[in-house]
This record gives sequence, structure tokens and C-alpha cells, in this order.
Amino acid sequence: MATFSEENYLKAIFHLASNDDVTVSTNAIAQKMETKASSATDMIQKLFEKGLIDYQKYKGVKLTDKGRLAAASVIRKHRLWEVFLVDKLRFSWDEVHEVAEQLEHIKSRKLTLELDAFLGFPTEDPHGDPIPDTNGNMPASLKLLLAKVKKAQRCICVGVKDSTPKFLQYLDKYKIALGTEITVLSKESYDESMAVNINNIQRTISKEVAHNLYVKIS
Amino acid sequence: MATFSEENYLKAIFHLASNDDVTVSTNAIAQKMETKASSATDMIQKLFEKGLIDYQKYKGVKLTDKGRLAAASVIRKHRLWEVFLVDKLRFSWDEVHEVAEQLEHIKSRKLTLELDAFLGFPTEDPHGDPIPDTNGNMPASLKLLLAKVKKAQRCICVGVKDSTPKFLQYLDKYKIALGTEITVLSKESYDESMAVNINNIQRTISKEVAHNLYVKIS
DNA sequence: CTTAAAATTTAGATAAGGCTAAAAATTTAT
DNA sequence: ATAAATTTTTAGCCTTATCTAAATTTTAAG
Repeated sequence: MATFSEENYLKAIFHLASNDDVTVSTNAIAQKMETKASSATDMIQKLFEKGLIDYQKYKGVKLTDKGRLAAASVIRKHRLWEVFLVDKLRFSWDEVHEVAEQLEHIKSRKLTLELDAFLGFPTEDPHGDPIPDTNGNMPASLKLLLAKVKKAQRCICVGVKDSTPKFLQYLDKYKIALGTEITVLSKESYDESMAVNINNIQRTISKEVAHNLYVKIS
Repeated sequence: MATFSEENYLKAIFHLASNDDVTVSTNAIAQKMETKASSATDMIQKLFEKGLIDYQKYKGVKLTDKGRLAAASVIRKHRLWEVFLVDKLRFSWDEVHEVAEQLEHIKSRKLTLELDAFLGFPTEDPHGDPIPDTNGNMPASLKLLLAKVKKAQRCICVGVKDSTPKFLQYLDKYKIALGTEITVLSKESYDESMAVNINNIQRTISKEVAHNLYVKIS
């Protein structure tokens, strides 16, 4: 059984490698974990001894199949709990992450299974991120950044890239939520801003916002 | 913020003192925590420094108001999660404890509040034990041991004293569950066994079982 | 191709929680 | 009342996850 800390490192490595076969550097891990490189090295050696990562001194790190499954399991639990908090309790977008960070470490095969069924086998969390299945497979995500959407296309807001409370509060303020329909009216090449229609109101979206909002073409 | 370990010790002390003003010995705490007296002493000193217990060397321990509230909060969360597991997910009596031991340590005021509301503000957990309110007050329990029930009285099964899987499985086997109605037909003074009626079937209940089953007179 | 900078690892410390063994205080029993 | 037994505490050590500082390896620049 992995400790909380081991699970958090595995999750960090999984996210940094973004599914791929890339090797992840000690520094990148340390930064993600908000700790020092020496601490990361210590944990890397521990995860290596447990067979959860491949590792060669100075050469970076890659998840093994076992490690990838462990990481996906934690992410699965995190995202299922987020769905629970939003769908069943009255949590909003910007409130779920912190609690899910705690709930993701609960160890009970039955709990995860039953929770999944109770929620109706969801495939995405409230931020539009896919929920890995029991075998650690991630459904492919269809979402893209609003900034990539072409003129005259309609799309639906499905998630955020920046999930800081500050950005989520901005979205709340302008009534942009999961499921909100956005139509791109025009794009301004000078500052990369875009004119959009949201709930029949025309608005200008800055480059910063357009690069942090995920949508699905509808 | 208390650590998991601190919370577990507070809970142990709360249960050993059973609400009362009794002082609890180091040995009793160590035994409940399945650890050594020396470890208990270490933790006692830590809890004392945090103002959670009153303590004098060699003289035992008593919860302060602050400590009692902290302990009740953990017990509240434990029992709310047990209700969740049984009412909303498909957990049975003997499966909830282990998972609730983990869930009780999740720190989020909002989560506890919303969970309570989602469950319809329950006052008892699936074993018939009362759920402390937000202020740490325990509703008085009306339950008593089946062994105390008089001849010809009818009662309803509301909980167990012995919550080991072994006993809970015995109950499942004989179709005794929360809410099952039991009528005492006669009591045998020789071996303290009792004849009872359960679901229109007459059965003999041993002293051991009668002393481990809680009921409410109906 | 050598050296300076950057990245990574090692060494040694700390704090939390636990253990064993030994010392000290309190109880119990004679 | 005092010796024996029990309880509790102290002292010293271990593990996990962190840190700082120093050493080492890799990378990049000239």
C-alpha cells in the first residue's frame, strides 16, 4: 500500500508525463510538488525500489505499468469524489479540489466501485477532465481551448485549464459555467481577444481567458 | 489542526471516559490504541500541550472542552459516513467501520454540513449509536441490551455492542438486522438464555448474544 | 574541448509517531 | 510500614518525509 505522499508523487509524475512516454525530471517533480529537489530524489528512490517507476540516476523518471495504474487509480478517485461533491452535495466548481485532494487517498475497493455506480458511472469530472476506468485507461478528451475555436463555431464550456479560485470566480461572475454555450463571433488578431455570444449577450474575451477555458464543439 | 493520530487518541479517550468526568489511565489508552504505554505517554504530553486534555503526571487524563469538541467532531463524521455507506452505497453492517475510520479524518466544515443535510440529518448510525451534533452534544441513547428486556416485551433491534465481523455475520445468518422486531417469550435463569420470536420463528438466544445486541422497546 | 552553469544526488539534521529497555512513582499486599 | 507488583515516565533508537548544504554529474557556452 502506497502512503499519501507516494500517491501524490505518482499523480504528479503522471500529470507531467501527460500519458506519454516522456521521462520526467527531478526538478519538474520537485516544482510540481512544491518541495526541494533533494526531497524529490529521496522519494524517487523509494518509488523505484517499489517498482512504481523506472529510474536511472541523473536521467529522469518514467512510470512503470504498475506505477501508472496506481496513479490513475488516485486520479480516478479524485475525479469521482469531485462529481459527488458537485452532483450530490452543494459544492461549486472552485470548492471541490481541496476536499478531493483528501478523499482521493481513501483506500477501499468497494467504496470506489459503489461510489462510481451511485454517481451513474460518470466519464468526466466537473472540470471536464476524463475519469480513468478501473484499469487505468483514460477516455480520450474531446475538449480544446476556447482560443482554438474558429469564427462562427458554437461550443459548450466543459472545463478549465487554470483551476485557481481566482479564475473560477471570474467565470462565475460572467455566468460562464459547465454547459454554458458560447458562440465565437470574431477573433481579433492584434491582441488575440475574441468577440463571443454567451446567453445572448455579446462579450469580449481576452487572450488570457480564452487560453484557460476548455470547450467542446457542439 | 489535529493529525490523524491525535484525532484517534482523542476519540479513544472520549470513548473510555464515556461522556463522563472520569479520568482515563495511560494504560487504558495504550490498550485501546493497541500500542505501548510509552507511546501513549508521548501523545498525552502532546495533547496536553495543545490544550486538548487535562493531565498530571501519573494521575491520568481528562478531555478539556476543546478536546471533547474535537473528539465529538471526529465521531460525528465517522457516524455520518457510516450512514452514507449503508443508506446511499450498498454497504452492510459489517463493512462500514474500516472505511469510516479513514473518512472520519477528512477536514472540511462544508463537507460535513452538506453530507449531514444530504443524509436527512440522521441522529443514529447504522449500529444504533447516536450522532453528536455540531456542538459536540450526544443525543441520549434509548437503546438497551436485549438481555435487559422483560418477558413478553416487544423490541426493535437498533444496534450491537460487539461490532466484530464475526458477530455481525452471526446476526446476518439468523436474519437479525437493524429494525428487526424481537419479542421476548421467556427467560431461562439457569444459563441466561432467552426464547424469542423473530419474524414469526421461535428461537433460543444465548447469554452471549443477548448481551451484545442493543434494542429499543417498541 | 574545456570550463562555467545548471541539475541532480548525497550527507547530515529535524519533527512526528512509534518501539524497547530502564528508571521512577504509585498501588497493593503482607 | 515497607516490600513487591504494577503503572507510568524517561531515555535512546528507528522510520518517513522533509530540509540545508555540500558534492557530483550533466549540459551549455565560449
